[in-house]
Amino acid sequence: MAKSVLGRGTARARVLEAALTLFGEHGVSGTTLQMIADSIGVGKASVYYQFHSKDEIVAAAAQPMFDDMARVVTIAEAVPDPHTRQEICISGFIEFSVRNRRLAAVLAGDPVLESMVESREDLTDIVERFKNLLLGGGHGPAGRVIISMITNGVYSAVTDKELEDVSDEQLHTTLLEAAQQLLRTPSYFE
Amino acid sequence: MAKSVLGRGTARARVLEAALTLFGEHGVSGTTLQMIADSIGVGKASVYYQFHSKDEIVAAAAQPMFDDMARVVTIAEAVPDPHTRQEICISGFIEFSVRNRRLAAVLAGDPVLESMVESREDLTDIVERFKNLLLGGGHGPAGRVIISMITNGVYSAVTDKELEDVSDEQLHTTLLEAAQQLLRTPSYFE
DNA sequence: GTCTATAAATTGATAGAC
DNA sequence: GTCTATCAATTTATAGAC
Repeated sequence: MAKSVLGRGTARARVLEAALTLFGEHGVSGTTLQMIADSIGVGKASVYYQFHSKDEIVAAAAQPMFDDMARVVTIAEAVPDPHTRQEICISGFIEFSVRNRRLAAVLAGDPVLESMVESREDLTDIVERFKNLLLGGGHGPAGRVIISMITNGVYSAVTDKELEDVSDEQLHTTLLEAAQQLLRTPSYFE
Repeated sequence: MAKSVLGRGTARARVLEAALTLFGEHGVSGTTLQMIADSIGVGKASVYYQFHSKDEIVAAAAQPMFDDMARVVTIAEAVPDPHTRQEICISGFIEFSVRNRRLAAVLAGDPVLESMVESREDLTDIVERFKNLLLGGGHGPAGRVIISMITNGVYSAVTDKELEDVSDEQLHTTLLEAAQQLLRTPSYFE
């Protein structure tokens, strides 16, 4: 009765845990409530006892990543220099992507997640501010391509199944180094 | 009667055209036969007259990209030096990704496409050979991370909606330059 | 918190007329 | 090549018992 709503082992947490894994394997649209229920060994109705709809599960599963993103945005926006802001964003982005590799797999490009962001003001706001910070200042086409390559490259690398054996530390180090190397090349941003 | 089966404007081509757009917007699982039929203004049965199943549409829509990949693999495997092979692969990959930006959006990480590759020997074969060529020789963790970042970064950049206004030429140039810059850094591959 | 049963809508797919 | 009609299966979601 006094159990934490978010604590590990609660029915709610088990649903989110299972959903996250299945979303990563089959995408959100390709995952049914039945699959989630089956994977934790309960009936569909039990899943609906915890969440009133599939969308609610998606939202709850993705929330931690948006929280991380909001934290980074808050920190970065407190800094005046655009270039420093950009650096904070990139390194923060790599950090929370690596910290939550499985969740990143879902967020990285699932159309359902994109729709969710579009339909919710708070998420659109945070994502927009994050993107603006990433761009640093007004860059030309080359700079925008590089930023896209870095962010999407990071997103995809942390979720790459063939890199599951690579440690979080190794991933973090290599990705940050590569990102900084690209950002340090002035020809992209002149 | 003598019309080309693959020519532009045939019913078959219109289905593939519509499917590709919808797959890009909603993912494969998120796209229904009804949506495809509606978007070209016909009934579902008419779509089924051209393709016997949804999987067949997916396969036909994705085929051109695998053909391109097979071409690059054939060319690269004819070269003895692993590093040259790698260069050919990267530049070939960037070229056909840019050439078919909309299709790349579908192939880039849709779980249905991944399942299709796994279930078809010919596709698994070509993708495996491509990946091996990309790796060049046996690289360590850092090198594998960089390769993943490049390939996924390219894939995602060509499909980035915010880069739709960037020309194919600009995209190609910038992506190739960035990829080569990362590949030329020995510390990743020692 | 979980179950069985079921509703209501949608999905992939087929039959047969035009 | 396209249509209407229809099917069986599945999907999201709810009601009510334990």
